[in-house]
Amino acid sequence: MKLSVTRVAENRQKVIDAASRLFRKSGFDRVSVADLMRDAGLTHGGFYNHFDSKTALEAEVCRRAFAHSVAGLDGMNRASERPDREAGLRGYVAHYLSRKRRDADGAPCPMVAFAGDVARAPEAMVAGAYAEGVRAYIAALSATVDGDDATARERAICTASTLIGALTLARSLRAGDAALSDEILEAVRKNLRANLPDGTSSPV
Amino acid sequence: MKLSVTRVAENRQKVIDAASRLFRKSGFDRVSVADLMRDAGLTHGGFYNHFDSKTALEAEVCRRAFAHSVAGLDGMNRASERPDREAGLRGYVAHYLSRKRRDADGAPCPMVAFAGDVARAPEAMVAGAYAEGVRAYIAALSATVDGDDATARERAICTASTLIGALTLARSLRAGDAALSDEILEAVRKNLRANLPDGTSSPV
DNA sequence: TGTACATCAGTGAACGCGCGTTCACTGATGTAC
DNA sequence: TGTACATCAGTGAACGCGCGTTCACTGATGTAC
Repeated sequence: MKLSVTRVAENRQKVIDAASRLFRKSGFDRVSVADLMRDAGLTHGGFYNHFDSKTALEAEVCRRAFAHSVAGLDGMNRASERPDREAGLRGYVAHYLSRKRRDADGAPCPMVAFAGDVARAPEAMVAGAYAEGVRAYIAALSATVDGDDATARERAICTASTLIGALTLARSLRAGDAALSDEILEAVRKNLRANLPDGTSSPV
Repeated sequence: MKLSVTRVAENRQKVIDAASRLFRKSGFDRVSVADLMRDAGLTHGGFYNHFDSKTALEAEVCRRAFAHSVAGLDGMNRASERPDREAGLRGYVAHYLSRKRRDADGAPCPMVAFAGDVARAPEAMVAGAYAEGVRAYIAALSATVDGDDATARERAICTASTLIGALTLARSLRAGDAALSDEILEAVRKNLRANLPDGTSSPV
């Protein structure tokens, strides 16, 4: 049965939403096309009316995930004004490493969610969409950091690495050692706060 | 045909070695029992003479991988003496984030290799072996860091997070943006070096 | 020391199952007249 | 405005394939005598 164009667009979006949720939670390989179509309220056969392949959807999910993260960073950056431009960054660190975020069903950060799959999978399409996303993310994070362009970018890269490593570790330890997982979140939050000019202790 | 006990032990080791290589490279799910038995020079049917299940081998590979990493850290720690105990740590950072290491076929660090799989898979056996390994790794890294126990442990956790995040990112970008991958490695190496007392610039 | 035999790791066919993808079919939609 | 018809997203059975695991069988080993 032919559907109206708005209905078709809605269904496509439902599939992408379901895939975003499931891929973040279980990775690309452990989610089948049938799983995600069922989650979207459809049957598996129709999948190929919307996407060329499962790989194409993986790339699309990557793009959307990074777009969402970058939009959040941009909004934060617009909200915080000089002279305390890094207030936004301090809030971001606390938010990024919150227990609530670690305990979310799927990894909330596209790099934490997909880095492992992307490093190992041979699909150029996904690797390309992912790399494009990381580039945009680092550019957006650099804009929240003080200093000349090169310094800000370097600091952004280091902060991102620390955040991603800490969340990756904390999530991987949820099942096996919850106390250590908490300890990692807290230690890194504390350390990053200490190394960020915090407004209250900055020279007047 | 029955085999001598030494031959059986050799074969078991061959299977574990093959699995270590292949799991690090492609993750647990993308390596089949038949793949790894072939790589070990055997046929797939014999697998269950050595292991209860594929999951049991995954846990065993985790244990071996962490044991190897921790042994390296311990050796380094024994080699470097006060008053420059952190010389070992500086070398470790340079080594951990070297291009050669990033370009190795499989992830050389068990946390970079397995964190994603462990976070998502439901197998308690693997999660347990992994958590045990991370505990030992952080304890060993803490021993290379100056300061009282609590401070050293906190710094070890932060350094580990940064290293793991940077290597994870760099490996995930190899295919999609090699220049950015290099940039991340260099920025984090530089930043970590600057934040580690480096012996030459320490107060006399 | 020599012989008969139970043991058990290795082999490869076979098991049921779930995967990504294809396909003939359906029927509401949107267009042509 | 009303009618006939081409379109095409959704359905669910079916495709070939690879997976983890099982199993009957083989035959060198190590033991009992």
